[in-house]
Amino acid sequence: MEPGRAAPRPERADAARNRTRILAAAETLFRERDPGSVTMEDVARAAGVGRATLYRRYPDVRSIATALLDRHEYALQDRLLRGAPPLGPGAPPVDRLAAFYRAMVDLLERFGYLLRSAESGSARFTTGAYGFWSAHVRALLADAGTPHPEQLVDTLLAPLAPELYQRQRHDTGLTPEAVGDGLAWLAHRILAEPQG
Amino acid sequence: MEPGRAAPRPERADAARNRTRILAAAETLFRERDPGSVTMEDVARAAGVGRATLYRRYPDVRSIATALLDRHEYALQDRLLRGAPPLGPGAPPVDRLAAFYRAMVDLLERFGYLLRSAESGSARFTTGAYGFWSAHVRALLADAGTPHPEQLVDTLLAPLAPELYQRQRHDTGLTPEAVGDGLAWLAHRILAEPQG
DNA sequence: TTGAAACCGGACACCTTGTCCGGTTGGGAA
DNA sequence: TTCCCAACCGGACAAGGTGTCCGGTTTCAA
Repeated sequence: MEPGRAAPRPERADAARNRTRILAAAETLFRERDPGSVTMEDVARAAGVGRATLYRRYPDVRSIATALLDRHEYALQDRLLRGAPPLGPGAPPVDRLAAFYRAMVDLLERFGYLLRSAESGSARFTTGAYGFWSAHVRALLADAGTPHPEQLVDTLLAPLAPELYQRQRHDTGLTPEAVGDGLAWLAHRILAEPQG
Repeated sequence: MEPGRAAPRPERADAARNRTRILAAAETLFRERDPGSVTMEDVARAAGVGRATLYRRYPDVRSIATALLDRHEYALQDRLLRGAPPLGPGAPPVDRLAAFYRAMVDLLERFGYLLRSAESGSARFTTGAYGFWSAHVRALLADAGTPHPEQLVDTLLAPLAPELYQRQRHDTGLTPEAVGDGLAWLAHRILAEPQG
């Protein structure tokens, strides 16, 4: 027994049922509408629960989208840490960076409607996921011997902003493959020998 | 005389006075507070005018910040078109891109509080200024013989997002010079020979 | 079966937005 | 200089979202 820490009581059945309802309703709303226009009241009404019930669990709309997004981001993080090369360890930094870019494009393509709600604007930097991506890219830069990695990390992650991807896909008319090709080309220009 | 087009009547004195008051009050508010938290009501109260008077001229807070920003952006655009190299025409694309990056960092440093209000999130892409910057970079890429310039334009402008610069300066702790150095290094890696 | 803790949701007060309308002011025409 | 209409001004209004409070209800373990 640990005296100082009480064992967390399992979630009550009604609470679990409401959590499921809320997440399912929110997922639908994010997918079918402009993610930025979804309000807490919308989610509560669609889920069939009161506003206070919603606020009990999630302080704002962003946190709901983050909850829906978490497992997808964790899956990619696991592949970066323990997966097969070139995404995982073992390949040259330049190839790992290109693979990372393509994997992020895939994430943006599949879950853009969640990312645009969870990580738009400055909020993007405050999520745990951003910290992971930046640590990963920083390690690749350092591994390749790039001077001043910390000057470049945020710059290299900037093109993965959800709003930007949305623009490239819809306004500029690029395909996911074209966006990935552009980023992979960038990775090669930056990390391929000779370094300067 | 042009029959079809009436001469625009000069602005009335009271309207001009209110316009000046509004812009001055808004400038102060943007500078001293979080630019994202400034509301139309705040500006109206600070300027000493009614809300409807404010809405008559500016449909939202963004447009006020844009009005305050315009002449600064025009000045830089003029230097890009007609100024001395390497910012203006005449220098190799790689040097022009590096100079453009440093000039934008200077703009972000001096008027970040306006840019964060006028061009945050997806709104950034809808301004006329973004169209100018992207046309400029696209021309530099094409001039340097880079393959598929349209795949790279938005990517290369992404690091100039106001939110990102704010993060680099305050969270990461970089100096304006360090940010500019990073971007200039990037420009050289991308446009310096040999192209691939 | 029972009781307390956890949960639920309607209601409330506050804030912001965007528009409407009657009163006021400015400046050219007579 | 006086007149008069157009342009301008700003208080008021309705709608909608946010975050919180509190009394009633449900769950689950003893």
